[in-house]
Amino acid sequence: MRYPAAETAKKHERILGEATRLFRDRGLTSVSVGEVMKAAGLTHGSFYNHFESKQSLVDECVKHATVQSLTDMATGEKSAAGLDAYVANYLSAGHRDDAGNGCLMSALASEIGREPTIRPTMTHYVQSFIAGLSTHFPWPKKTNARREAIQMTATLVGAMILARAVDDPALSNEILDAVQTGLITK
Amino acid sequence: MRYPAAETAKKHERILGEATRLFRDRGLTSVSVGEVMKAAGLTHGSFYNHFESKQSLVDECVKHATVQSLTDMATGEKSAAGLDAYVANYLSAGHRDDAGNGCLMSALASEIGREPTIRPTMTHYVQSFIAGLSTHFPWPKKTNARREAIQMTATLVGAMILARAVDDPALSNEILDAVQTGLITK
DNA sequence: TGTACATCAGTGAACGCGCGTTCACTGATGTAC
DNA sequence: TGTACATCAGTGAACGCGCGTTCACTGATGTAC
Repeated sequence: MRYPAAETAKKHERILGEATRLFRDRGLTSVSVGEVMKAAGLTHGSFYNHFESKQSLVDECVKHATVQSLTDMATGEKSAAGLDAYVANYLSAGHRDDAGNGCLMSALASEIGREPTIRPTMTHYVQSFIAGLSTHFPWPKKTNARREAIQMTATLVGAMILARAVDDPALSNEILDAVQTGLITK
Repeated sequence: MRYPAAETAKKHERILGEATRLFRDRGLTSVSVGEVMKAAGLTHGSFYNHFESKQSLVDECVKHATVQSLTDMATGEKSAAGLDAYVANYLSAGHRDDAGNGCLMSALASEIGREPTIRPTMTHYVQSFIAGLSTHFPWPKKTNARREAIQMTATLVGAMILARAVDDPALSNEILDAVQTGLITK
């Protein structure tokens, strides 16, 4: 049956939100369309009333996460301390153990890199993240802010991926701590 | 029919080698057992004469790649220049464009982190890599070699994953260059 | 404002496909005597 | 050394399953008059 337009839009957002969370948490291939719809409180059949395909859903999720990531970054204080806080939060055990609500790059960059359709959107995500880091926070004048932002991005993403990949909690924490020590302003 | 034992062992190695290459290149889920066997010059049916399951094949691949990675590292010169060369090679366009023969962490860490069965073997890989880096190469005496090795590992892995994830060659090269600038000894 | 009808999101069965895995069969190899 | 037989890797058809996607149907919503 037909539903009020406002409710339909809400459901669309709910699907997008749940999908983004599930994909980041468990990966693109491990999460089925049916599972996403179930999480959004619907049955799988109506998925195609909202999205053209699973691929286009993933693409919209990346776009959704791009905005989310930038607004999240923008809430941080524009100071050296603000950058340190951002780094500490990124490298926290909380972020490691809650990939579903965390950074999309550390959760999905590998898998998305293999999907030609989504790489353009992913590229925009990475560009935005680097630009956000290098412009929102203060960097020592003599250094190249963009270059340092790129280095930091790579280190954050690599650390989180490795911390999640290993089974041993001690090693996982050691990775997070070691990298944080290297990244916070002395 | 039955085959000479030596040939069987050779085929086993061939399956393992092709599987490791294919998995690193295209990911665990995108590569089927049949494809691996075809690359090894066999049909899919005999796969189970060599391995218990696809999962156990993946596990053996990670073990195989661990040895490969350590011997590769060991061929490098035990000097600051040797470490720089190792880093430059890791962050090269060649490595980026040939994931099949490259580092397993940057290719599969995310996906393997979601497979509980393989995480222990992956943990051993990461431990070995960090230990290899911190013991094989010289680090400034006053610094903590292990901590620096961990930081470098995270940065290398993150940079390669991001360089592969983006579509734009200029950005991809910029990531590799920026990170290399930050990692080589001044 | 009331009525008749077109719209369209939701449902759940169904389809086609590729996957991991199993299985009956083959026939050269290795072994027991 | 020769012979008879058990072994076992390889083959390709087949199975079961879950997936992405399609489809006929439903019925309240929105719209045309």
